[in-house]
Amino acid sequence: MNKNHRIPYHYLNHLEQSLNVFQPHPPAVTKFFGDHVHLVRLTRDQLLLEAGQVCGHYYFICKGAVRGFIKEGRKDITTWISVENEMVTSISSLDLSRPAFENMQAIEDTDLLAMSNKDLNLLYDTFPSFNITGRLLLQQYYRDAEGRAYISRLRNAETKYRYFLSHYNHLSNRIQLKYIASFLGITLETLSRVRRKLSVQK
Amino acid sequence: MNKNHRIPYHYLNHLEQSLNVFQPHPPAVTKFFGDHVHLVRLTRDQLLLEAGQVCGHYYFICKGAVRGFIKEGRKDITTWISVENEMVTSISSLDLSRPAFENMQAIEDTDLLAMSNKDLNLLYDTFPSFNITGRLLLQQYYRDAEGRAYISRLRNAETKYRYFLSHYNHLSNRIQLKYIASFLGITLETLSRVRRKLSVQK
DNA sequence: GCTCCTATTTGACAAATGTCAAATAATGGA
DNA sequence: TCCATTATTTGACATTTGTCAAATAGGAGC
Repeated sequence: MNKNHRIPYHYLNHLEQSLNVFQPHPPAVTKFFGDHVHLVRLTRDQLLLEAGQVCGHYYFICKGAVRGFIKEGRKDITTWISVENEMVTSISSLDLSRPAFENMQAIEDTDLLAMSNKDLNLLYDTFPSFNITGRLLLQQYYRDAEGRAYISRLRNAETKYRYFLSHYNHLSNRIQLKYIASFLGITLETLSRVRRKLSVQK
Repeated sequence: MNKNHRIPYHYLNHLEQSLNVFQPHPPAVTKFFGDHVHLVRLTRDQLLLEAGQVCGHYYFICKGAVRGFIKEGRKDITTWISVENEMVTSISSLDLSRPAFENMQAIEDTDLLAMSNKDLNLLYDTFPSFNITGRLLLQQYYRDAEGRAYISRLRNAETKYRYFLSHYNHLSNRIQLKYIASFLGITLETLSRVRRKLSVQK
């Protein structure tokens, strides 16, 4: 994991825009980000966080794709897949400073902006109105998590994949099938068979 | 759904205590709750929210038990089960005022304190520091949702039930097996067989 | 275009879970 | 206590998905 690169201006810009969706922020907040954020570069397959470690950071994906996954026996269960302009972290480990339950891994060469939880709390203290943004961001985070959980609760493999196609279409021709299968909670083989079935029907 | 009852004092008290876990609140906030909250009484099996409706409220369970569930074909999938001193709502429908995806149903005779989303926003505006509480509450909400999603991602019925026993033990001798099975994403019959297997082993 | 490596598909079969029907157990009134 | 109703368990069998092994397809580098 390489840190301490110069941060491309448009990366900060994209982060700012993503946050402004919730409410406008004063320039001082933007400056705060510029001062407290650092760039993390990952090559494909590299781990951003390993289960058992404490995840002390929030990450904003500037470029690339990252997945969260947990180990069940010797298998992976992918819990989420995120791409550029999305935020990722391990919520459960963040505020309790507990060891993370899940792993985070780049599945493409990826650039991230990172802010430590400590700095984030400083941000909340310095700019109380940022708590609103934090709250709204978490609310969105929650809704997204619900959508993912919905897939995992579906019983039928074809239904899962159809849902995936309609809600995550931007990933369907970008992410390897093994990750998609794992995200859907089915095997690669089952996914392959579902795909054939659907392509025949069309 | 009966409203407009006099609110027992200890109900408000329990709500206050639940919120004070996150940070202390000034008496004015407590008063705000007293003025803007109303009591909802449900008998067992009554629906608190039906999918398709807009869920305009946050609820605090004073007494009883409530579940969230979605329809998959003609079957139910229970997504959560909550009991007294827990908050429930349909996050996804709340802030977007979208129709709710899921249903909420009392599975025991239940008393709830309800606050409208409108009043909650007034609370946030009037007492900005309450945004911190809101943020922390959502964070906890999120962690809980992750834990539930974890169960649904496990592939093995016995593993699911063991996890349930260790993490939701307070529900295991209280909630009907049909709801537990539905919460675990397995059939009642499979749950029954898992239970027999575990009881024989002991 | 060829080669190597990886991704994806396919087939045969095993294992887990679901389905449907019925039996038994538990529970809450009269 | 007995009855009626509901909850839970059990059995036989169907269905879906997983497993393992192998074949094919696709891509990157030469």
